[in-house]
Amino acid sequence: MTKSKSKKLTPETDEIPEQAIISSITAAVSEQRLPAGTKLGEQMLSNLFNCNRANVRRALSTLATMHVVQLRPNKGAFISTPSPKEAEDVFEARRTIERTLAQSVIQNARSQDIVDMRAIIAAEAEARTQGDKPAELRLSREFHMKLATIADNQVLERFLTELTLRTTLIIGLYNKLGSSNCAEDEHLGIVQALEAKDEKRFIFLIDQHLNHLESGLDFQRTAQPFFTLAEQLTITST
Amino acid sequence: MTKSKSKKLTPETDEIPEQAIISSITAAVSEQRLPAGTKLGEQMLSNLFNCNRANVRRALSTLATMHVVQLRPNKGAFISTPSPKEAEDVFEARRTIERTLAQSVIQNARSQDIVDMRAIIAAEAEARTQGDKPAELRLSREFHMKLATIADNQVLERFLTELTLRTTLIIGLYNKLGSSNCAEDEHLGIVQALEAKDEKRFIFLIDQHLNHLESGLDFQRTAQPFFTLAEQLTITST
DNA sequence: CAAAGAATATTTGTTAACAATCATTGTTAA
DNA sequence: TTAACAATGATTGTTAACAAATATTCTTTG
Repeated sequence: MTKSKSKKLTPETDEIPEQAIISSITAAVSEQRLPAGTKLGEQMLSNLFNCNRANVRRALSTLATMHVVQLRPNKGAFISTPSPKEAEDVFEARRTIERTLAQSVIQNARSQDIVDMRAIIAAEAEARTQGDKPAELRLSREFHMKLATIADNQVLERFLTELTLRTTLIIGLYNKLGSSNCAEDEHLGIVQALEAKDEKRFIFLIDQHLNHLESGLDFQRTAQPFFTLAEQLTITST
Repeated sequence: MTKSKSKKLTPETDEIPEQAIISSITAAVSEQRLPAGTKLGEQMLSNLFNCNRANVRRALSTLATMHVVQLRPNKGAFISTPSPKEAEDVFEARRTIERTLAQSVIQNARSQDIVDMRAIIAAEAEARTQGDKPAELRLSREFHMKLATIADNQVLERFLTELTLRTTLIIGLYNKLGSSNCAEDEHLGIVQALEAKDEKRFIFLIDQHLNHLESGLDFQRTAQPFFTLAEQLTITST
């Protein structure tokens, strides 16, 4: 109920169409409504956001440089399907960046920030009990992005924005069944360490949290590289 | 003489125009031929690379998401002019990323890599004695990018690509006169620590090197935020 | 009936023309 | 002479039409 922003895939009013497209797609990815590999047709998007194809193209280009979508020549734009190696690189980068963010957070965090973080954790718990997986994913990402906000480093914040989105795609592709359940407790412990100003423990728990996320992956399941929306509907068996 | 790639601002043959534009601009920025604030007109670029404006637009959009150029509505594209706060964030991000790269480099580096790094340092020294500032800047950046190559993390490599470019812009804006001279010796020491597999010293020297770079800045010189080429020639005094 | 190939339809990529905004120049008036 | 205002020129932003490539459907043939 604390949400004031409306997360919608099809907004009726268009502000700046390019940013609206980017926001909608990233929001959808962060909630796993758009799984890896789904095609993003230009006409479909320009209809959805009632704008011309040029804007759609620019938005997709921007998302491509963020490695959230992949552009294949003469084929179109697809939500990225990270490889195991990419997943490894993403997690290493996250550990690096969030460790450094943590150091700034210990210094900068105000009491209001801790209140905010607890609110996110509470919302996470609520979403979990209600079985609202999309909200759970979105809030988990919000928790980590909150660290970047507190740390007040715009560069690292932007990097983490990209990395958390790619992490959501990775989890969608490779996560073993039922291994994301430990997240909430870990977030709680992290905030407690922050509140106690226990820097060592704070950093350690964040690191451990990311390691748990990564160890919950199973790359044996050969992630189907690409599948069109049409293929999803037509193909019945392999 | 070991260079096989041709660095040119005006290529006579166009492969994929978009990538050619990006490469040329980034190369020019890395050599400080394009200072912060210079306008990048669309028509001028489409003439230079004899392609249509759509390609130019995409290239500029990509460079904008890298924060190497800044897009101002109805005004056009300009080489970014990083603020002091941005400079601070960039250096913190660099320290974070290069420290992590260093750990991988210690593990991965082959003897050929060390040969390559020494070659870069030698070329740096050569450029220095010849007073070739652009080459010196480019090679210094190459040295750091080589770390990312050895570390073999594509994500961090891409981040560092952006950060080193922005660093060059920052130095061009805020560097005190004659304070980049210590770079060569420091690069040499870094390689020596790597060769000795002295991880602690290796990381320490990289950190120190970045700190030296940052401490060579002077933000008092209120970097003129934007200046058109026309303004440079007409305005004589403040 | 299955598979290969041709025809059609859809989608991406490119180009050019038009509209809107901004910068510059020239003019007028105080 | 200077400042405000109007007119011109140039640049960015948008739109639509066309070309090229790909996906789909239909037909033909073994």
